[in-house]
Amino acid sequence: MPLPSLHPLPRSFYLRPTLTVAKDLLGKYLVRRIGKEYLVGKIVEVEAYLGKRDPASHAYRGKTKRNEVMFREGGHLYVYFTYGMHFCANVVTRPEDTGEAVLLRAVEPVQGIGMMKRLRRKKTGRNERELTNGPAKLCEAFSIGRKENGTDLTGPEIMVCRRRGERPPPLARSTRIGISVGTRHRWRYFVRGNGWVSRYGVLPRPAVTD
DNA sequence: TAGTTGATCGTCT
DNA sequence: GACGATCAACTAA
Repeated sequence: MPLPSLHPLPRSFYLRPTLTVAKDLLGKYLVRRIGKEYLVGKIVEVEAYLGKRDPASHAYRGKTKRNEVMFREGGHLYVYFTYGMHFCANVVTRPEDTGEAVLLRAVEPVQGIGMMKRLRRKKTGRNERELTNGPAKLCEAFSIGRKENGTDLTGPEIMVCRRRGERPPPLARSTRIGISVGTRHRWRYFVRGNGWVSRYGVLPRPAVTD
């Protein structure tokens, strides 16, 4: 393990209601093994996508070849390719055939920052906040792409871990980003005041309604 | 700092 | 054939 205090979350963590899993993912650690090295980032921003009842979800129109992983048992990684050049990573939730998931939107780098910078090449400039403060950025920094689609998050290649003895962080919520439907739901959660959140500084975007 | 735009291609209509 | 759960470079002020 990268840090002795980090322990992978059990399958049961992911099988719970999706909004509960989304909130509980904040403050947990995304851990990626690359050979003998580990990349670690604290999860600070997520969005929930609620399957067939959510028009913004890839699973809204049912299972396809693309979103097949979304319908697996909770605790798998759903990676999709978008805008012709970017990958985004989701944590699948609930039992098999539900089609719900949580998009990882931002992490705070904790370990392996040098490798993250190399993976992101020169695109971050001198601003370290650009390293992992967006869903496609963190995938690039953690070397997550097509091959990682369907990975089991209970380990050992890619895991979500808790840190023993750590308290949950203060949360905030807002509407989701980058969608054109389902915009009335505040299903984006982030760590209040954390500087690694992708947008709107430390403040929530003005929400319309629940 | 805010707003605009080009890049680039798999997926679904 | 249109369009994305995005990003980075650019412009204007």
